[in-house]
Amino acid sequence: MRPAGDSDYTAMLQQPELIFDFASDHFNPSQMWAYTDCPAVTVEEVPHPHLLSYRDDHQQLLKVEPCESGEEETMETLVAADSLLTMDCVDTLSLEQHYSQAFLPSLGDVIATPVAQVTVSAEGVVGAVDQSQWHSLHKERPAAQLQAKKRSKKPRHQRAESPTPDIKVKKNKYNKGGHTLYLWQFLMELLQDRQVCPRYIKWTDPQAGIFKLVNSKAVARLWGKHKNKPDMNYETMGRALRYYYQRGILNKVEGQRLVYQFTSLPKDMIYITDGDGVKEEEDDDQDNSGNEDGVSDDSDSTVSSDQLGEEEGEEEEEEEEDDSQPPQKKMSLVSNRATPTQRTRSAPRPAAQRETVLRPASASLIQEQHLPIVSAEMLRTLQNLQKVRSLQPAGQASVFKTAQLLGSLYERQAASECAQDGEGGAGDV
DNA sequence: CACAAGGAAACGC
DNA sequence: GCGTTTCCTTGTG
Repeated sequence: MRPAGDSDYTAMLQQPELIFDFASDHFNPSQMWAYTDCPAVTVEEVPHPHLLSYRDDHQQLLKVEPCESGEEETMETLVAADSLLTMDCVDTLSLEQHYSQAFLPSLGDVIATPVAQVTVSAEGVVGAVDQSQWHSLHKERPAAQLQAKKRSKKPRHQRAESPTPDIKVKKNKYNKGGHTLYLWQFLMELLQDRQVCPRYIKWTDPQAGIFKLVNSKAVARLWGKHKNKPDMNYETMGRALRYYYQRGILNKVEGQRLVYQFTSLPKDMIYITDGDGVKEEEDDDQDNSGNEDGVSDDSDSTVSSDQLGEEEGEEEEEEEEDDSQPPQKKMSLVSNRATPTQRTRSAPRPAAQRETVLRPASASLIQEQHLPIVSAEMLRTLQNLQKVRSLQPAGQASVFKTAQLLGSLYERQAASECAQDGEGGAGDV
């Protein structure tokens, strides 16, 4: 319950495993689900070294619990983080300032597991919910395989420095410690900000984590501002987004332009829907001299929606867009959260309300190649890897890669078994 | 033409 | 080394 100083918070961010807390009584095995028609495998993901999982005879996950000390510390941290996150944020800050804050931990050790649902109580901060609340649905190539494709170098010219010095990204106490907001975090922030959602980016299927870059150029420009890359465009940002496929952070929604899917979402995501009078905007291309979106550099000006959209063309075009996501379009909200369409940044919600909400994607929408199938066996392997990781804190990335590799191996095996006889049990890996 | 996938290399932290 | 950024090739609608 103590307030956290900068250093406290920075330290906390560097130790994502401290940022959340599992409460076993929130776990509901009946919510588990899996994505495959293949004999299946329901597995859980327990990527935390201080967690214990309980299974039944069929290896079904029954319960996840903290298994050792540190709970107190965790709670303290959570409270501190929560208050930090909710204290003064956005309403009084410019978008630019707001999006230069970094309050999400790295997704460094997302594990490529199939997705069973693990409901946890992560009394965390928006986004500070840990990796353990994320489930990647993608199927992917092992990193090694990707690496194997390297070609020979070709000479390249020196890149020019980016011009346009007039865009400033304000650093604040959250990122002066070197912690930066990743692109996927940035997008999540945008999706929770009524100034840009649904105007420039919007949910098309919040339950599945599917969103659309309604105005890809504007989103890219915002990202460029955040990163102080005035030359940022959708092409470049899109490349970064595509890297997320491999890492299991995003999927592409097939056949729909500018539509992506988060493989998982923090449970206390705030879903802004577009029933609130804010119109979404198609890409326009007015270049507003570096101050697009009305994002001002004034440190304490409030940016209104009007400002945001001024040069973006103010005509209504709500229905003209290819809204291929049908019925859910104006859906209110997914769960018992705060009022839809209203972002209440200044009012911290009780931590207890935060629950993991893992949404089975509408499988048909998602490119199959990103859907994982992993056995319980593999999960146990992953858990072992997690234990190793706990002994070897610097090994997160390698654990992730190993998990990816295992996932890929298993998938191939399962796929071939399914193809051969349709019977294929979850074989040993 | 915009979007998309992904290789390759550079860059900044 | 990671997470991009930049540039590029190729492909689609």
